[in-house]
Amino acid sequence: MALARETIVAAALRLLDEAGLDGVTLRKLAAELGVRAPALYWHFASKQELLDAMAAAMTARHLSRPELAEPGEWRAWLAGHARADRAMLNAYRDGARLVAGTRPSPEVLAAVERTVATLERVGFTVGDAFRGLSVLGGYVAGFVLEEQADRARRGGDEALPDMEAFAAAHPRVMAALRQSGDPQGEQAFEDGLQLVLDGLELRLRSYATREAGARQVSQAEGETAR
Amino acid sequence: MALARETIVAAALRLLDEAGLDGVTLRKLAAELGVRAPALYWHFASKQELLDAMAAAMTARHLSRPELAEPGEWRAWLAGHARADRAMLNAYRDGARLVAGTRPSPEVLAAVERTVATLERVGFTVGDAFRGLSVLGGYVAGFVLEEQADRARRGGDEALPDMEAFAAAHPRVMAALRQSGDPQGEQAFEDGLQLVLDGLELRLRSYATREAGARQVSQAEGETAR
DNA sequence: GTGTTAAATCTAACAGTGTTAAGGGTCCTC
DNA sequence: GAGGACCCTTAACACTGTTAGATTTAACAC
Repeated sequence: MALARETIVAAALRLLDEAGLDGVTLRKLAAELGVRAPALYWHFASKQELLDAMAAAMTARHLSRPELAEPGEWRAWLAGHARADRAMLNAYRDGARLVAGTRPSPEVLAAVERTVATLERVGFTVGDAFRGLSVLGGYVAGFVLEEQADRARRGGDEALPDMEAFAAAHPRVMAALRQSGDPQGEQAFEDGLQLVLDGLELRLRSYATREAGARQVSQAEGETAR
Repeated sequence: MALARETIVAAALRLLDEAGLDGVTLRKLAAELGVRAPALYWHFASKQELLDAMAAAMTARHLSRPELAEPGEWRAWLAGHARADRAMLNAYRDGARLVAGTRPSPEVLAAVERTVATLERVGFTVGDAFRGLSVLGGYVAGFVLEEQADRARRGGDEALPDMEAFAAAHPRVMAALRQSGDPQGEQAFEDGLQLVLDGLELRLRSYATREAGARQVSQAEGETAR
């Protein structure tokens, strides 16, 4: 019985969860499928193509998203998207690393298109909508990337730096950690998320007060970093 | 003449620029130093330790940052930091991927500590200062990561999807691209940067109007993603 | 049933990777 | 000169992704 592309991808995702991204090797995957490694090359031109397919399969399942009902609730709506994205990336071990390494699939692009259109309907500029989505996506990806890297480190034998000395040398960071808990926890994610949404909200509000060509609140001064 | 750690790191960074992160192999590096691969294991316990040292060397140089002179100019000051970070990550090919894979060095942590303290002096909460910095750092890292991945793809033989069909299927994304240009360009970076700063600014303003225990503007509704 | 053809997988191997083991030199110190 | 730290060597191990070429499996035509 010839094995199908999607059977391979499913097994690969199972293996990903067990062994991590570095543990996904063609030989192990082939063994799990009762086959030898080169057989996979009949179905995929390269390992990268397999990884792309895995990432596409991961994202595809989470792409059906609710429509925005009330325009006034765009914040909660976007926040829901962000949380769903985080959950999606966390659905598999090293999911963030996997997805980050591949370019967006057509389905993802279509989803972006729809979301941008919705945000425009709320009142955003195309530019702000797209940029906001990019920042939000980057935030979520970066957060989960760090989240999973940390998880991997804890799993390994890595010696964590002794807390005593750290607390003494970095009182302010320590205070921040006490305030919003585990830097990879729920609250930290939520705090950052709301921060980005705040940025978008300020944009939205500024449209009203800018009507007559006043300068955008966020216009840069044009100087470059030294 | 015995090989010094920093000589190795310098050569490794040179090699990184020439061959990319995947091209940094112990044998190639050793050859460039007129030595055999296992010799490197006398200086570094593992390749990961070498990579960490490379990342530390990259970041160390860019850590001397100007103090904030006028508290009112925190936006421009933070923006300067972000631009410097981007420049730093772009100083070497695959710089973002390299740095993203390592945990922050003590020097970086110290810099974070200082920056948080400065932002508190401006008026931010410890939590907001720290979270803002995290989001900003994540934004910059994510941006440059994408920037460099794109550069690598252009360098390769990757066939870019034909624009005609893309434009037809994604009119809103297309409009956004027309508005803020190359999604990996200067203006796109600046737009996202200002968006994050907007979020911080709204936080700062909200402190004043919140004095009597009013709910923070960005408090989440507590629902979780479905 | 047999012959033909395409699909799917095999074995064998290549060129490369990080890493370890065991052993030489080289230099300084006693 | 002997001992020992330092620095590097050769040889090899256990992997990796990937290719070439032979071989099996299944389907369909006659």
